[in-house]
Amino acid sequence: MQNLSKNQQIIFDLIDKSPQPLKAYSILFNVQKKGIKAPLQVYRALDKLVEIGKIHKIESRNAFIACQNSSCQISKATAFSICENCEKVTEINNSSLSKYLTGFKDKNGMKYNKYNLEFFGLCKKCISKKI
Amino acid sequence: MQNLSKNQQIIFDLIDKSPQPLKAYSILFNVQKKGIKAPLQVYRALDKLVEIGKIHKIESRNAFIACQNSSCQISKATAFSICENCEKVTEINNSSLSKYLTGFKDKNGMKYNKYNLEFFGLCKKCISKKI
DNA sequence: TTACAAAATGTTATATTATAACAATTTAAC
DNA sequence: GTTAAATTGTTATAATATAACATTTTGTAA
Ligand SMILES: [Zn+2]
Ligand SMILES: [Zn+2]
Ligand SMILES: [Zn+2]
Ligand SMILES: [Zn+2]
Repeated sequence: MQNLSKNQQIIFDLIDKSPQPLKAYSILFNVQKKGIKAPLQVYRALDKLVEIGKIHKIESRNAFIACQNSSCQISKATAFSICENCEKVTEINNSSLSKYLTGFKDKNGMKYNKYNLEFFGLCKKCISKKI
Repeated sequence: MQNLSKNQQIIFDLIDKSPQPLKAYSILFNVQKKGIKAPLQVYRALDKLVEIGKIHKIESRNAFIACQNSSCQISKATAFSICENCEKVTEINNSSLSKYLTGFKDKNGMKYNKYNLEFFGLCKKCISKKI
Protein backbone atom coordinates (compact mmCIF):
# COMPACT_ATOMS: atom_id res chain seq x y z
CA MET A 1 0.00 0.00 0.00
CA GLN A 2 1.93 2.96 -1.32
CA ASN A 3 1.19 6.62 -0.79
CA LEU A 4 -0.99 8.39 -3.27
CA SER A 5 0.10 11.52 -5.07
CA LYS A 6 -1.88 14.73 -4.72
CA ASN A 7 -4.16 14.23 -7.71
CA GLN A 8 -4.57 10.53 -6.99
CA GLN A 9 -5.59 11.30 -3.41
CA ILE A 10 -8.09 13.98 -4.42
CA ILE A 11 -9.73 11.70 -6.93
CA PHE A 12 -9.66 8.63 -4.70
CA ASP A 13 -11.29 10.59 -1.87
CA LEU A 14 -14.08 11.69 -4.16
CA ILE A 15 -14.74 8.17 -5.44
CA ASP A 16 -14.44 6.66 -1.98
CA LYS A 17 -17.06 9.02 -0.56
CA SER A 18 -19.47 8.38 -3.38
CA PRO A 19 -22.28 5.88 -2.79
CA GLN A 20 -22.40 5.04 -6.48
CA PRO A 21 -19.79 4.68 -9.24
CA LEU A 22 -18.55 7.92 -10.75
CA LYS A 23 -17.81 8.67 -14.38
CA ALA A 24 -14.60 10.33 -15.44
CA TYR A 25 -16.10 13.61 -16.56
CA SER A 26 -18.29 13.84 -13.50
CA ILE A 27 -15.11 13.42 -11.46
CA LEU A 28 -13.46 16.10 -13.55
CA PHE A 29 -16.32 18.50 -12.89
CA ASN A 30 -16.13 17.81 -9.16
CA VAL A 31 -12.41 18.31 -8.76
CA GLN A 32 -12.02 21.45 -10.82
CA LYS A 33 -12.26 23.56 -7.70
CA LYS A 34 -9.22 21.64 -6.43
CA GLY A 35 -7.15 22.57 -9.45
CA ILE A 36 -7.54 19.50 -11.61
CA LYS A 37 -8.63 20.99 -14.88
CA ALA A 38 -8.03 18.53 -17.69
CA PRO A 39 -9.47 15.10 -18.55
CA LEU A 40 -6.01 13.63 -18.83
CA GLN A 41 -5.23 14.51 -15.24
CA VAL A 42 -8.30 12.56 -14.19
CA TYR A 43 -7.63 9.59 -16.46
CA ARG A 44 -4.03 9.34 -15.31
CA ALA A 45 -5.06 9.23 -11.69
CA LEU A 46 -7.80 6.71 -12.47
CA ASP A 47 -5.36 4.48 -14.35
CA LYS A 48 -2.99 4.46 -11.43
CA LEU A 49 -5.72 3.87 -8.86
CA VAL A 50 -7.03 0.94 -10.88
CA GLU A 51 -3.51 -0.41 -11.28
CA ILE A 52 -2.87 -0.45 -7.55
CA GLY A 53 -6.33 -1.82 -6.81
CA LYS A 54 -7.78 1.12 -4.88
CA ILE A 55 -10.62 1.47 -7.35
CA HIS A 56 -12.25 -0.66 -10.01
CA LYS A 57 -13.77 0.20 -13.33
CA ILE A 58 -17.31 -0.98 -13.90
CA GLU A 59 -16.84 -1.82 -17.55
CA SER A 60 -20.48 -1.93 -18.55
CA ARG A 61 -20.97 1.56 -17.14
CA ASN A 62 -17.65 3.27 -17.82
CA ALA A 63 -17.61 4.27 -14.20
CA PHE A 64 -15.33 3.87 -11.21
CA ILE A 65 -15.96 2.62 -7.70
CA ALA A 66 -13.69 2.35 -4.66
CA CYS A 67 -12.58 -1.16 -3.80
CA GLN A 68 -14.69 -2.45 -0.95
CA ASN A 69 -12.40 -5.37 -0.18
CA SER A 70 -8.69 -5.27 0.45
CA SER A 71 -7.71 -3.95 -2.94
CA CYS A 72 -8.72 -7.29 -4.48
CA GLN A 73 -5.20 -8.64 -4.85
CA ILE A 74 -4.49 -5.68 -7.12
CA SER A 75 -7.75 -5.92 -9.05
CA LYS A 76 -7.16 -9.41 -10.37
CA ALA A 77 -10.47 -10.88 -9.35
CA THR A 78 -13.48 -8.62 -9.30
CA ALA A 79 -17.23 -9.21 -9.17
CA PHE A 80 -20.05 -6.74 -8.96
CA SER A 81 -23.81 -6.66 -8.73
CA ILE A 82 -25.50 -3.91 -10.67
CA CYS A 83 -29.11 -2.87 -10.29
CA GLU A 84 -30.53 -2.14 -13.71
CA ASN A 85 -33.17 0.10 -12.23
CA CYS A 86 -31.36 2.38 -9.76
CA GLU A 87 -27.80 1.66 -10.99
CA LYS A 88 -26.61 0.81 -7.50
CA VAL A 89 -23.38 -1.17 -7.71
CA THR A 90 -22.03 -3.41 -4.98
CA GLU A 91 -18.74 -5.24 -4.97
CA ILE A 92 -19.25 -8.92 -4.27
CA ASN A 93 -16.98 -10.47 -1.68
CA ASN A 94 -17.72 -14.15 -1.73
CA SER A 95 -14.96 -16.66 -1.22
CA SER A 96 -16.83 -19.54 -2.83
CA LEU A 97 -17.28 -17.48 -5.98
CA SER A 98 -13.72 -16.25 -6.08
CA LYS A 99 -12.36 -19.72 -5.43
CA TYR A 100 -14.49 -21.16 -8.18
CA LEU A 101 -13.48 -18.52 -10.70
CA THR A 102 -9.82 -18.38 -9.76
CA GLY A 103 -9.64 -22.13 -10.18
CA PHE A 104 -11.66 -22.20 -13.36
CA LYS A 105 -9.99 -23.86 -16.34
CA ASP A 106 -11.63 -24.00 -19.71
CA LYS A 107 -10.88 -26.55 -22.40
CA ASN A 108 -9.20 -23.92 -24.56
CA GLY A 109 -5.96 -24.18 -22.59
CA MET A 110 -5.79 -20.54 -21.71
CA LYS A 111 -4.01 -19.48 -18.58
CA TYR A 112 -6.10 -16.89 -16.78
CA ASN A 113 -4.57 -14.39 -14.44
CA LYS A 114 -7.51 -12.07 -14.03
CA TYR A 115 -11.29 -11.91 -14.31
CA ASN A 116 -14.12 -9.45 -14.06
CA LEU A 117 -17.70 -10.48 -13.46
CA GLU A 118 -20.77 -8.26 -13.56
CA PHE A 119 -24.17 -9.49 -12.43
CA PHE A 120 -27.26 -7.53 -13.44
CA GLY A 121 -30.67 -7.52 -11.86
CA LEU A 122 -32.78 -5.66 -9.36
CA CYS A 123 -31.61 -4.70 -5.90
CA LYS A 124 -33.68 -5.40 -2.80
CA LYS A 125 -35.04 -1.88 -2.70
CA CYS A 126 -36.13 -1.89 -6.32
CA ILE A 127 -37.71 -5.32 -6.02
CA SER A 128 -39.74 -4.22 -3.01
CA LYS A 129 -40.85 -1.10 -4.84
CA LYS A 130 -42.07 -3.54 -7.52
CA ILE A 131 -40.48 -1.47 -10.23
CA MET B 1 -34.92 -16.55 -34.35
CA GLN B 2 -36.39 -13.76 -36.40
CA ASN B 3 -35.22 -12.50 -39.75
CA LEU B 4 -32.68 -9.75 -39.81
CA SER B 5 -33.23 -6.50 -41.63
CA LYS B 6 -30.89 -5.40 -44.40
CA ASN B 7 -28.52 -3.39 -42.25
CA GLN B 8 -28.62 -5.93 -39.46
CA GLN B 9 -27.74 -8.71 -41.88
CA ILE B 10 -24.87 -6.80 -43.46
CA ILE B 11 -23.39 -6.00 -40.09
CA PHE B 12 -23.99 -9.44 -38.63
CA ASP B 13 -22.32 -11.08 -41.63
CA LEU B 14 -19.27 -8.91 -41.20
CA ILE B 15 -18.98 -9.66 -37.48
CA ASP B 16 -19.70 -13.34 -37.99
CA LYS B 17 -16.90 -13.70 -40.55
CA SER B 18 -14.39 -11.91 -38.38
CA PRO B 19 -11.97 -14.02 -36.35
CA GLN B 20 -11.71 -11.30 -33.74
CA PRO B 21 -14.15 -8.81 -32.18
CA LEU B 22 -14.86 -5.73 -34.26
CA LYS B 23 -15.25 -2.16 -33.09
CA ALA B 24 -18.15 -0.02 -34.19
CA TYR B 25 -16.18 2.41 -36.30
CA SER B 26 -14.19 -0.35 -37.92
CA ILE B 27 -17.53 -1.91 -38.84
CA LEU B 28 -18.70 1.43 -40.19
CA PHE B 29 -15.62 1.72 -42.36
CA ASN B 30 -16.14 -1.78 -43.72
CA VAL B 31 -19.80 -1.40 -44.63
CA GLN B 32 -19.64 2.00 -46.25
CA LYS B 33 -19.38 0.38 -49.65
CA LYS B 34 -22.69 -1.32 -48.89
CA GLY B 35 -24.42 2.00 -48.29
CA ILE B 36 -24.25 2.23 -44.50
CA LYS B 37 -22.77 5.64 -44.00
CA ALA B 38 -23.48 6.87 -40.49
CA PRO B 39 -22.42 5.69 -37.03
CA LEU B 40 -26.02 5.60 -35.88
CA GLN B 41 -26.92 3.07 -38.52
CA VAL B 42 -24.21 0.82 -37.18
CA TYR B 43 -25.09 1.33 -33.53
CA ARG B 44 -28.77 0.66 -34.15
CA ALA B 45 -27.99 -2.62 -35.85
CA LEU B 46 -25.54 -3.55 -33.11
CA ASP B 47 -28.11 -2.78 -30.41
CA LYS B 48 -30.65 -4.99 -32.07
CA LEU B 49 -28.20 -7.81 -32.69
CA VAL B 50 -27.14 -7.73 -29.06
CA GLU B 51 -30.78 -7.65 -27.95
CA ILE B 52 -31.64 -10.79 -29.90
CA GLY B 53 -28.45 -12.52 -28.84
CA LYS B 54 -26.79 -12.85 -32.25
CA ILE B 55 -23.76 -10.91 -31.07
CA HIS B 56 -22.23 -9.92 -27.75
CA LYS B 57 -20.39 -6.82 -26.67
CA ILE B 58 -16.99 -7.38 -25.11
CA GLU B 59 -17.31 -4.62 -22.55
CA SER B 60 -13.65 -4.29 -21.69
CA ARG B 61 -12.81 -3.79 -25.36
CA ASN B 62 -15.84 -1.92 -26.71
CA ALA B 63 -16.01 -4.50 -29.43
CA PHE B 64 -18.53 -6.97 -30.80
CA ILE B 65 -18.32 -10.69 -31.49
CA ALA B 66 -20.80 -13.15 -32.98
CA CYS B 67 -22.39 -15.52 -30.50
CA GLN B 68 -20.64 -18.86 -30.71
CA ASN B 69 -23.36 -20.70 -28.81
CA SER B 70 -27.08 -20.75 -29.48
CA SER B 71 -27.63 -17.07 -28.92
CA CYS B 72 -26.93 -17.56 -25.20
CA GLN B 73 -30.56 -17.47 -24.12
CA ILE B 74 -30.74 -13.95 -25.51
CA SER B 75 -27.42 -12.82 -24.07
CA LYS B 76 -28.35 -13.38 -20.45
CA ALA B 77 -25.33 -15.42 -19.48
CA THR B 78 -22.05 -14.69 -21.22
CA ALA B 79 -18.45 -15.56 -20.53
CA PHE B 80 -15.34 -14.85 -22.54
CA SER B 81 -11.63 -15.47 -22.46
CA ILE B 82 -9.47 -12.63 -23.69
CA CYS B 83 -5.79 -12.89 -24.52
CA GLU B 84 -4.07 -9.77 -23.29
CA ASN B 85 -1.26 -10.24 -25.78
CA CYS B 86 -2.95 -10.95 -29.13
CA GLU B 87 -6.48 -9.84 -28.12
CA LYS B 88 -8.01 -13.10 -29.29
CA VAL B 89 -11.44 -13.52 -27.71
CA THR B 90 -13.26 -16.81 -27.30
CA GLU B 91 -16.74 -17.34 -25.97
CA ILE B 92 -16.74 -19.87 -23.16
CA ASN B 93 -19.37 -22.57 -23.33
CA ASN B 94 -19.09 -24.48 -20.10
CA SER B 95 -22.18 -25.83 -18.41
CA SER B 96 -20.56 -26.14 -15.00
CA LEU B 97 -19.65 -22.47 -15.11
CA SER B 98 -23.02 -21.31 -16.36
CA LYS B 99 -24.84 -23.46 -13.81
CA TYR B 100 -22.70 -22.08 -11.03
CA LEU B 101 -23.20 -18.49 -12.05
CA THR B 102 -26.88 -18.75 -12.91
CA GLY B 103 -27.49 -20.26 -9.51
CA PHE B 104 -25.28 -17.84 -7.65
CA LYS B 105 -26.92 -15.94 -4.81
CA ASP B 106 -25.08 -13.31 -2.84
CA LYS B 107 -25.94 -12.21 0.65
CA ASN B 108 -27.13 -8.82 -0.60
CA GLY B 109 -30.50 -10.24 -1.62
CA MET B 110 -30.27 -9.14 -5.20
CA LYS B 111 -32.13 -11.05 -7.84
CA TYR B 112 -29.89 -11.54 -10.84
CA ASN B 113 -31.25 -12.09 -14.30
CA LYS B 114 -28.07 -11.65 -16.28
CA TYR B 115 -24.30 -11.80 -16.00
CA ASN B 116 -21.21 -11.12 -18.04
CA LEU B 117 -17.82 -12.59 -17.21
CA GLU B 118 -14.52 -11.77 -18.83
CA PHE B 119 -11.36 -13.78 -18.13
CA PHE B 120 -8.00 -12.31 -19.05
CA GLY B 121 -4.73 -14.07 -19.64
CA LEU B 122 -2.58 -15.54 -22.35
CA CYS B 123 -3.86 -17.85 -25.03
CA LYS B 124 -2.11 -21.12 -25.88
CA LYS B 125 -0.34 -19.60 -28.86
CA CYS B 126 0.99 -16.64 -26.92
CA ILE B 127 2.11 -18.83 -24.02
CA SER B 128 4.05 -21.10 -26.35
CA LYS B 129 5.67 -18.09 -27.99
CA LYS B 130 6.71 -17.18 -24.42
CA ILE B 131 5.56 -13.61 -24.92
C1' DT C 1 -56.35 -3.74 -50.31
C1' DT C 2 -56.35 -0.42 -47.37
C1' DA C 3 -55.43 1.28 -43.11
C1' DC C 4 -52.75 1.25 -39.14
C1' DA C 5 -48.83 0.39 -36.05
C1' DA C 6 -44.28 -1.12 -35.37
C1' DA C 7 -39.81 -1.46 -36.91
C1' DA C 8 -36.20 0.07 -39.56
C1' DT C 9 -33.80 3.56 -42.17
C1' DG C 10 -31.56 8.04 -43.43
C1' DT C 11 -29.34 12.26 -42.03
C1' DT C 12 -27.22 16.00 -39.42
C1' DA C 13 -25.48 17.39 -35.37
C1' DT C 14 -23.66 16.70 -30.94
C1' DA C 15 -22.47 14.37 -26.56
C1' DT C 16 -19.41 11.39 -24.08
C1' DT C 17 -15.28 8.81 -23.25
C1' DA C 18 -10.40 8.50 -23.84
C1' DT C 19 -5.60 9.27 -25.61
C1' DA C 20 -1.45 11.64 -28.19
C1' DA C 21 2.27 14.63 -27.82
C1' DC C 22 5.28 17.54 -25.50
C1' DA C 23 7.19 20.27 -21.60
C1' DA C 24 7.94 21.04 -16.83
C1' DT C 25 8.11 19.69 -12.02
C1' DT C 26 8.33 16.76 -8.11
C1' DT C 27 9.85 12.60 -5.75
C1' DA C 28 12.76 8.95 -4.54
C1' DA C 29 16.98 6.45 -4.79
C1' DC C 30 21.92 6.24 -5.09
C1' DG D 1 23.93 16.57 -5.48
C1' DT D 2 22.91 13.79 -9.55
C1' DT D 3 20.06 11.06 -11.88
C1' DA D 4 15.98 8.31 -13.11
C1' DA D 5 11.25 7.57 -12.42
C1' DA D 6 6.91 9.26 -11.49
C1' DT D 7 3.78 12.84 -11.61
C1' DT D 8 1.85 17.03 -13.26
C1' DG D 9 0.31 20.63 -16.61
C1' DT D 10 -1.54 21.87 -21.08
C1' DT D 11 -3.40 21.82 -25.76
C1' DA D 12 -5.26 19.30 -29.16
C1' DT D 13 -7.53 15.45 -31.04
C1' DA D 14 -9.17 10.60 -31.42
C1' DA D 15 -12.61 7.19 -30.45
C1' DT D 16 -17.08 5.83 -28.81
C1' DA D 17 -21.97 6.74 -28.58
C1' DT D 18 -26.53 9.19 -28.66
C1' DA D 19 -30.24 13.03 -29.64
C1' DA D 20 -33.57 14.68 -32.64
C1' DC D 21 -36.28 14.56 -36.50
C1' DA D 22 -38.04 13.01 -41.05
C1' DT D 23 -39.07 9.17 -44.01
C1' DT D 24 -39.69 4.46 -45.56
C1' DT D 25 -40.54 -0.33 -45.11
C1' DT D 26 -42.75 -4.21 -43.03
C1' DG D 27 -46.09 -6.79 -40.74
C1' DT D 28 -50.90 -7.30 -39.35
C1' DA D 29 -55.58 -7.15 -39.35
C1' DA D 30 -60.05 -5.00 -40.51
ZN1 LIG E 1 -12.11 -4.73 -4.89
ZN1 LIG F 1 -32.09 -0.75 -7.42
ZN1 LIG G 1 -23.23 -16.35 -26.95
ZN1 LIG H 1 -2.77 -14.64 -27.59
